[in-house]
Amino acid sequence: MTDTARPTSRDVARAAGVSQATVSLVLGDKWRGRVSERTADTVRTAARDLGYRPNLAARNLRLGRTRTALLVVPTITNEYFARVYTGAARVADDHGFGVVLYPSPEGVGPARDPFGSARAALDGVIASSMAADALAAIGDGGLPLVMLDADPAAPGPAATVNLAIADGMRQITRHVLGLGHHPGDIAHLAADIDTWTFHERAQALADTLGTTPPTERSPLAYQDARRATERLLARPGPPPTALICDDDVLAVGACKALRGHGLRVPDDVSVTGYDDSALATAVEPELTTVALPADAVGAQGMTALLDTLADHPATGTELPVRLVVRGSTAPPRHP
Amino acid sequence: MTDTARPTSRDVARAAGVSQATVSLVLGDKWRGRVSERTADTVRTAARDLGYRPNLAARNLRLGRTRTALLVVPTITNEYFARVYTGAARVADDHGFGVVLYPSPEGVGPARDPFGSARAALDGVIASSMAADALAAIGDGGLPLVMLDADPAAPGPAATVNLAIADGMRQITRHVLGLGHHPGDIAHLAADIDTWTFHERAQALADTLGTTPPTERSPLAYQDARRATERLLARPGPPPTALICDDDVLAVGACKALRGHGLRVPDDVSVTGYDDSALATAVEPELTTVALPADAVGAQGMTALLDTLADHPATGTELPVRLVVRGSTAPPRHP
DNA sequence: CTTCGGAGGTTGTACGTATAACGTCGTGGG
DNA sequence: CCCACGACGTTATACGTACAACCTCCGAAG
Repeated sequence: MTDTARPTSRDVARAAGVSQATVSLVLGDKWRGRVSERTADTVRTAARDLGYRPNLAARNLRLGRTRTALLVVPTITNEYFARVYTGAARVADDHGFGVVLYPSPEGVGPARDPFGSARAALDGVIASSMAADALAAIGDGGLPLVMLDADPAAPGPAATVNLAIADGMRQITRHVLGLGHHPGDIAHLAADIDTWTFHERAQALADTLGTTPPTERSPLAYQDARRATERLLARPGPPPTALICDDDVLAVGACKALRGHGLRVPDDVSVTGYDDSALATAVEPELTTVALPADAVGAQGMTALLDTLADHPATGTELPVRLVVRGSTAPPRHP
Repeated sequence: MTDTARPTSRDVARAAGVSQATVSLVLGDKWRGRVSERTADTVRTAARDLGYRPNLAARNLRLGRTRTALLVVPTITNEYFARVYTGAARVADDHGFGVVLYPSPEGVGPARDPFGSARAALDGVIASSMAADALAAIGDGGLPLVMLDADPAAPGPAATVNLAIADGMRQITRHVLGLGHHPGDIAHLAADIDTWTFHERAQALADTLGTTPPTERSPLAYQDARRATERLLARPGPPPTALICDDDVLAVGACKALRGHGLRVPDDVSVTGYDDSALATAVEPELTTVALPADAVGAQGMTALLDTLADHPATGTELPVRLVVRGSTAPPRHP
């Protein structure tokens, strides 16, 4: 079980009857023309027999880099960030890098220092959806940094990868308008998260409508979204004919509330989501929403980090989003 | 930006006019009675001014442990595993540990060596839902190991944390029978994943019913589940009055297929899921399902690993699951 | 006046690895 | 016959840290 100790390269050397340096050369694939084929083979079998694994800590110390990046996300229990991770990990793996995940405990704005808490030694950091000032409070640790979905209004020295969030909101709003809904009959179910990406949504919506719609705010959970929708319906005057939501989760909660009031989706009220998460196609009717290329965000972020590490100047990128029309939107009944 | 180099503890020592050892003592909180309050303060401000951060690689090498655990999961784009991670990370954090995630690329059964690919230096490994032989193929790297949801039939030396999967299936089956459904009218929509946990489900279902139900297999995706359900409905004879599914995703797909055939849930057909994922409460009607304490699995796994590292003998644990009755099940129409 | 002890440090070393710099053969050309 | 040179390795060292062991005062006890 718990063997006395893990074998080191020196143990392998002893077993193979060579010096530690030779072991390092052979196992590091740098032995061509410096070690005979026969000796190399002896070393390799000795290593295998002993079950040798290089000590990563020692290697990292010697090399001065770890081929490891830290990905800071608000939470991993969320499809979007899970997919960002997947994209980043894929690119990293192709370049012999690893990705360590650090979900900042308090959602946006970390309670403690990820650079220390993620115990792994790091080469660079990718921070997703973090307020720039929160990151500043942490201190950058002197590490190369890439920011994902960062507030462009508070620019730092870091390379950035952003989504065309506002454009997505414009697309979906124009879609609803194109169906014949009147700007005055459209309401907004907003996330009550105080992040620029949600401010952008509201801004783009108002701009495209030409007016500021009736708005309720809700945390990202069904029950909350339900209550918020009910508050919206309790307002005086006729109910809206279309409800634009900041997130798929909100849209799902809204649909439940609407049905509870005898309103059918999309016959009486059209509903839209945002994110195109797995939920969007699970519910009935399936949600009209905006698809975000989450893994592309992660992949692009990792690429930018690798470029930075290779001393290529990494620049800012904006990735497009895509409107996905499904069954939750339809023309209004009385045009 | 990219400063010439990160400051080391020796740089701090120079700046504070003390030796490197003193810096290490002060910053390591081991200076009581060995360094004067005044000197300690000098060191701390010097460290802060220089923006000193200890080199984790060096520290890990020196200490011979990294306070880092590896969590191997089939995929992170899955609520269950994300929650396992969350639970493990919470416990780890309480003990000054970090958790590195390694999604084995090919789902179950890794294409390559996680011990190498996860670049971080490790103290131990927690492997979730991995076939024992797959892990054996990897080699255990001599690291302490805890297995989550591992096949109990192929026991290894590792500590285990398991869910009472079979019991959950028995509970949900008894619930359906209790509603008045006849054993002959119950069908099974199974996951076509060849893992013991799904074998257990089938076994427990058959045992509780007293007969082997009509079964279709499907990958864990809506569309596939739809098609599988249609195959089930296409069979000769009357349709089942209840459909027991191996997973919430399958249940959601099944509901869609049933509605497509003009069958109402739960009026015509009762449907059950498994996992109690976010989906379960998103769809209409909400799913009767089995709730799995995913974060408890992760937390217990990490606890077991910490115990193992502390040389306490870690043993096997089984965590209970809980039936959650919601709207997708009802008595049959013609009892 | 010695001696002892504790406060307040310092010196030295090891962790395991990668690699630069340095041997040591045998062989073939001059 | 000697020397240079390639083939094959080895020796030595540094990475940055933590801590054991050691040193040096200075005041008080004997």
